[in-house]
Amino acid sequence: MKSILFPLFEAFKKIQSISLDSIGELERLCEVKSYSKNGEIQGIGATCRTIYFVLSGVARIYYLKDGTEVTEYFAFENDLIVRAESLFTNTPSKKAIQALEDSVLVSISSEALYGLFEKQHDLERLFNRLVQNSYVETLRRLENIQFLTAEERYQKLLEEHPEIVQKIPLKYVASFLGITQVSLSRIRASIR
Amino acid sequence: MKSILFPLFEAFKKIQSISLDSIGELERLCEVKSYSKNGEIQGIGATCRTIYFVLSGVARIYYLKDGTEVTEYFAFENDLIVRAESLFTNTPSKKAIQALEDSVLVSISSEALYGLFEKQHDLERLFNRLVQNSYVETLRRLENIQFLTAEERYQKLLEEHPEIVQKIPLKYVASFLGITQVSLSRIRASIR
DNA sequence: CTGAATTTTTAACATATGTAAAAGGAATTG
DNA sequence: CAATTCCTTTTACATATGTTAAAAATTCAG
Repeated sequence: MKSILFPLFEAFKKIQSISLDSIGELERLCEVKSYSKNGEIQGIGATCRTIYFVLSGVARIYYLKDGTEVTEYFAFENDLIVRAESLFTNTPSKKAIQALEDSVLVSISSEALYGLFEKQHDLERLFNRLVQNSYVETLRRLENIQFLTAEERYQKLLEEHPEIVQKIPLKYVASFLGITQVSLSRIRASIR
Repeated sequence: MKSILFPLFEAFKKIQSISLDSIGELERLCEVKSYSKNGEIQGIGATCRTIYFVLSGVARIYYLKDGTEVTEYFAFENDLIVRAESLFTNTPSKKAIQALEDSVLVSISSEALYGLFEKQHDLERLFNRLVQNSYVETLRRLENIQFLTAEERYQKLLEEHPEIVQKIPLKYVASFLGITQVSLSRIRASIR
């Protein structure tokens, strides 16, 4: 296998060993698509039945709160991006997925993937490990937002995910941190 | 099967169908224990290798932030309670589990459970569904805390989980909402 | 390259929430 | 039942963050 998917599958193997057979089956479900900067990958309203991975570029999940966008998640290379609240509850999603740069993503139908799980147990394990990792990350975010000040959260983001602060417009970073753009700007000024 | 575990297993069946065989195997791993009010179920520092379910009573997960307790989660009857950040990363937990009333919990060794997964695929599915549900719940909590005011969060908690406000000391509810006790008290006064 | 659009910063003011201390209530224990 | 401890509310004040508007800086499109 020497496709554009190779680095992604290598990343998978670090999480869960997968048989060659499984990789072949999985590859057949992968659809690779390009999105241009600010392009919509999935819109608000549909029930999520697709799992994405970012091959290159950056994507985000966001939703509207009182007419203004709130960013919930940023995905970089090899990251899983999925609207879990919709996929796991089979209800329409209030969230959208958008490319923040020209990006290439691979999409996998969740139904087809679940079908594969019947025979390829290692893929089911892989998927569940990915979900567990996302869950742990969300728990960490909750902790931070629950009891750190805005400035502490920004400092922590700088340390742990400098790529977010560097590559992503600050207006998106602000809502990701749970604060306004103005407040983030103030914090950045006070640190300098 | 006519044990104290019956209602819990019935709740499981609503999430994922399980064979009689699997139920039997699972039952053999279950250890039922009673805890008295405010008793410690698991302390801070150890790596989590145990999964709990509340059979009766209430339990919480909390951690220390600058010497004061922050409550992260409340578990009621049939709820899963587990320190996921530790279980899924194999690192020592900074969190503790405590009974808030006289409670009965069942504990299952995660290693033993994972062992069962090799033969009882339905149990693995069940466990992963439970993790997915916890993940979705955590996402919801993150959304709330990210962009609702303290008062809105309290109102929402009243609507969605009135049992928390009714049964649990407000000092614990406050940190669960990401605010101080004083602030919660103020909000309650302003609503009356 | 230039003008327009977008993003970021700054300013001034409003408000929600934090902090500390004390008082009032409720629950627990001997 | 009394006494102690714990929990909740109240008060007064401090501060972080929100809001609105405008200015400055940056990016984008023709």
